[in-house]
Amino acid sequence: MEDRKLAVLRAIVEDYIQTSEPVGSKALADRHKLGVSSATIRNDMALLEEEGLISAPHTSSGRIPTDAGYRIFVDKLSTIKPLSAGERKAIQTFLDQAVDLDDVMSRTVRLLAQLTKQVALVQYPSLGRSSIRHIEIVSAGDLRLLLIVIADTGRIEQRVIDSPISITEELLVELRTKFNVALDGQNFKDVPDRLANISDQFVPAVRSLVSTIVATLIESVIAQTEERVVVGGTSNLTRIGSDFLSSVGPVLEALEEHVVLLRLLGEAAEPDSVTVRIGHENQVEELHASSVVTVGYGSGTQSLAHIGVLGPTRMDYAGSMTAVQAVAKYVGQILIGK
Amino acid sequence: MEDRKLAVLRAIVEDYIQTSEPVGSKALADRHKLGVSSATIRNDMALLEEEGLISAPHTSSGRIPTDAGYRIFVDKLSTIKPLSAGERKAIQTFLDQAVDLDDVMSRTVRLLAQLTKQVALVQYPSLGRSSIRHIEIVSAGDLRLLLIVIADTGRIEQRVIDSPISITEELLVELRTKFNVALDGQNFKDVPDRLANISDQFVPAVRSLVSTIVATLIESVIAQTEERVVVGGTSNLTRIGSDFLSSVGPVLEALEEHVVLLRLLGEAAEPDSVTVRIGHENQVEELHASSVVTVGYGSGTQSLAHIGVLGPTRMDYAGSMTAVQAVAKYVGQILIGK
DNA sequence: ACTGGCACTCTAAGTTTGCAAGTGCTAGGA
DNA sequence: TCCTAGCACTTGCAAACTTAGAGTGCCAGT
Repeated sequence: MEDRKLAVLRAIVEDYIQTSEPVGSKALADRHKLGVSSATIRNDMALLEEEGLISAPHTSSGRIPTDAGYRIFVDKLSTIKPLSAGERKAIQTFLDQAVDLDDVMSRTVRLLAQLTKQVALVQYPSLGRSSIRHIEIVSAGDLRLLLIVIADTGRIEQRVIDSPISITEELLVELRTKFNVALDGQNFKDVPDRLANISDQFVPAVRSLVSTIVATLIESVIAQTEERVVVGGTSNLTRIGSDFLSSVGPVLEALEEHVVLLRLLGEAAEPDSVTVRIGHENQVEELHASSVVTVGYGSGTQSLAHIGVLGPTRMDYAGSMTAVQAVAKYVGQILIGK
Repeated sequence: MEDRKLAVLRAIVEDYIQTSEPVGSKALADRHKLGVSSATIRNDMALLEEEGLISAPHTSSGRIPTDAGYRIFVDKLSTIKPLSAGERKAIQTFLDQAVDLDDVMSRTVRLLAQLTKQVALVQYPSLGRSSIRHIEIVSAGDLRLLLIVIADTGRIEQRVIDSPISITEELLVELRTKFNVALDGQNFKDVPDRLANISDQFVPAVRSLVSTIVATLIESVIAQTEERVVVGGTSNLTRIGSDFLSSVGPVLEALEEHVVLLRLLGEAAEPDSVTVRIGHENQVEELHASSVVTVGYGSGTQSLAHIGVLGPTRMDYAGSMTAVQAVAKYVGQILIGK
């Protein structure tokens, strides 16, 4: 009995996802082999409604799942269908063609959007969890230099620094050498420690410049706010039933706010553990009718950053979850190689 | 008489832009001081319709401008209203806060979108028209290295290169030195010439590696296809009258195709000359109901790349043109500084 | 515990009708 | 010759009304 109730819920969710129209008892009895008549289903539906798992838009039309209903569906009822070997292969070859980090990110976002028919979100590898491959300091005029930090993920940050003193070629070489000795291979987290006493290695005349560089470096590391996120597949927002179409404006607005994007992606946990946030579970007002599926990517236990997809609460959770997870896995692998 | 006809056209366009509803003869007589009665205006409108500058959606409702009508309006009738000193100041201070090229581009696109209430398009400075500030070659494992090219605009390209031979620290230094001697300060266009004989400077054992690097460099330069474009303000597409809202899907799709974006931006001429493409003048099928305003940015006579806005044919052309031009000017100035 | 049947309730989709906006045309005036 | 005023006509849009169908809840029967 309890089992059948859940079977009814699953049937409702599946049908609603497919048709995006409220589903009634009779349609259920016809399309699914539940072995009972529509009247019985009606009783079960009444119970499900009491429990707050489904609701009726109007007194007399079919039922649609509530956020809580989707939650049960995702947690207990959705069956994960693994990708076919062909699909895996296709993902891999597409991502392998990327020539640099920007390309990996842009390919990933296109891939995810295409696989899930949803809006795709891809975050650049977080600096805080990477290590430094190399630091380069280049002249950009007499009193100006360019500081370039290359992370092991291939991510590059650059900053222009105005120097209080004139910069000679010898000074540049000295700066490069000493900063690289101090930082090459170091984890970003450890940068402040490593730089604590670097000033002492320089003659007093250049120390103000050195401390400017140190300050800029540390700010760049700390400035997690600057995490970059790429969004793609927004046109998928319009392919959906008209109810969601009316709210496409606010959603687009939300997607243009970095802060919102980061909050959406930010809470995900370690790799392999997919997070699903459904409707009102999203803190963001404008996304109360949307669901977000996210997962971390990266090597081993620690995730470098997160990727995910966003769509209407009525979305193909199983498909999205597997797609997101599979793509995350390959992105992680590729970034280690770069 | 001819003058009055154009005045009527201008009035129609202005009213339609404001209200986004077909405008009738009586409304025109009321809201504009044309000095004649609605009957006279009706006659003029009939003539304008014969010339194909306006058309009536239904037998009996006001007229709307055709693409040709907008064209006349833009070419002959729109008066350019310069930005206020305050606005100019605001643009400048906002862009001045940018810390690096990515930041400049993202700020520019947000700024344009906000100023024009339209979709903003911003192209990264073209490599083909920049020069090389510095080249960096970093080890990324025993048989792999990272090639980093820094342009004078602050744009950075990176490529991973698999080396046929093991890489020593001495070899790295030699590569760095010789490539920088050959290329520093050179225009990207001249790169192939400069590298033609560089192989001769190395001992035969490393020449295959050198030629790989050369090939990668040249491909990156030639690969104009890789021009990057940033899009923003897409939520503005939905704020517009419902007729345009129905076509927001195809427009979003078009905006996700790099090729389309580049074609939209690509044809613009030198800085200071704003290009307007109206409705069907856009080659792209999906954008036949949209107009694009573009302009080049950069120093002096040669433009580095283009920026622009995209909106419905019924858009504020004068405002968009001035905004685009002003922003382009400041972006050009800033990039020279970086 | 399930099913068939029935009365009831809504919404969505047509259909009708009235209205207002706008046009074209014609006759009269400057 | 050019403009204006007035009028008849067209037509889409919106509100009011109607109807059909889908779905529910409940009750009696198996």
